[in-house]
Amino acid sequence: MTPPTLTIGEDNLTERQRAVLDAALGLLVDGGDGLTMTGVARRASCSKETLYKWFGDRDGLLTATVQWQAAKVRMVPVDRETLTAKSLAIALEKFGRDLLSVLAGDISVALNRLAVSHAGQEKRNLGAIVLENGRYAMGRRLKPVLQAGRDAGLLSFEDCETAFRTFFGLVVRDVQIRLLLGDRMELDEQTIAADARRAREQFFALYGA
Amino acid sequence: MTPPTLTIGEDNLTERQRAVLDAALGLLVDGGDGLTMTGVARRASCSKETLYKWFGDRDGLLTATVQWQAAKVRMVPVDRETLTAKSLAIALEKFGRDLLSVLAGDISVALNRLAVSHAGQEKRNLGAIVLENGRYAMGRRLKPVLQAGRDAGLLSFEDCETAFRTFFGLVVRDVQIRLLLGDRMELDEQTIAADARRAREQFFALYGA
DNA sequence: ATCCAGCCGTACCGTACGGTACGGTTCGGT
DNA sequence: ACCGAACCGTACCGTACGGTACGGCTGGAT
Repeated sequence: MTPPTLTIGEDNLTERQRAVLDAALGLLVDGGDGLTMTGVARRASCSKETLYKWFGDRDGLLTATVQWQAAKVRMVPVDRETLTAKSLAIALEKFGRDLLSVLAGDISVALNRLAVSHAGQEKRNLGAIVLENGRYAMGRRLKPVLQAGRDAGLLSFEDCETAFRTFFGLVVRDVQIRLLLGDRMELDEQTIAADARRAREQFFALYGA
Repeated sequence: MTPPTLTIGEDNLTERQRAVLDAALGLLVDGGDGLTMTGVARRASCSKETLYKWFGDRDGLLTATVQWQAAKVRMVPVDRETLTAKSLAIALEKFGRDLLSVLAGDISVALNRLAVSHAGQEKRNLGAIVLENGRYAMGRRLKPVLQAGRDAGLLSFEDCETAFRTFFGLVVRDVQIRLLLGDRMELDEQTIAADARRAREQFFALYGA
């Protein structure tokens, strides 16, 4: 009877509900279509009535699914202890690798496709959620590192936001849009590591003090 | 009776057909939904039967619409005559401005959203078309300039593709994905010009000879 | 033992939309 | 003047899917 909770996290979800959301994620990954209420109910072996009771409507289910996935990929924050040129470089490069790995993953691609689709149809909440837990979460995670790097005299920039966006651009480049559009890119671990390394080198060339 | 032509361009389309495709584009821009066969027929004041006769099915109409828009935005190629450091910089900066302007436009956003949506559902042709006329067309357009810059001793890079992708990243950064996800960014001419200028400066810092 | 809440499975409804059929109209060719 | 092709408008059909209703099962509380 009660509408679904406003924010979905790891808590306020029962084990069964998480299983349902995982089913929705699975359904989403292999072919964005097929993600129907009936499909989710069948895949999760639950009834549609339960889905509506738990999540309100289809949008609620989708929202919960996105938030559930976001809750799962909480990245460990980069620690800014013992900051040297080398440790900063390592942190940046690892951040780049993590970012590319996540972005190139099936779930991220499928989720972003879903959110992009819905962003074009009034109900923009999915897009906002993905933005908040994707792009903006990345910024909040890396900016302290950049600040620390500047405080330690290792980096030089005026606007932290601009510096982050540049790093983002150097790392991601055309990868995400190409993947979203269905381009078959080979992005094995080797390539990702090389890309992150190049991005790190270029970023230091631009912002190194 | 005949299936729709394989490739749609400025020719092999009657004036009426272009008007119909423009109606579809307009419908697409203001709210991705509403782009139904009935909606297009109503907006274009034509019959659904005509739509099906001309374009085969809904996918054919969408494909034709995308190709029609692509045919309209043929960018003028950058001329590589009298290449100096200054003219190269101007060319790069103008390219960046054009790229950002197009990407931030309503039509581009709507079109990319449509293509991204369809890329997640087998029928990947729309994504491929947008990729071909978007990202890849940009590469084909800028690469000769980069090559000329290298030949003139103004730029230094090994892989032209990598250099282009870096420039792309420096220009676009997180703009496209944020727009696709519904982020309300203020991208006036001032901002675009500043972004292109910064990208050009950074690119020269990285690849200038 | 009884009861009740929660849930599964299935059937069902309404609507939206892709696709088809058809009558009526316009218009160029002969 | 006549004919046929192309096209408009509208009605229609089938299906897919969001959402609801309901009967039956299970498991824990009393």
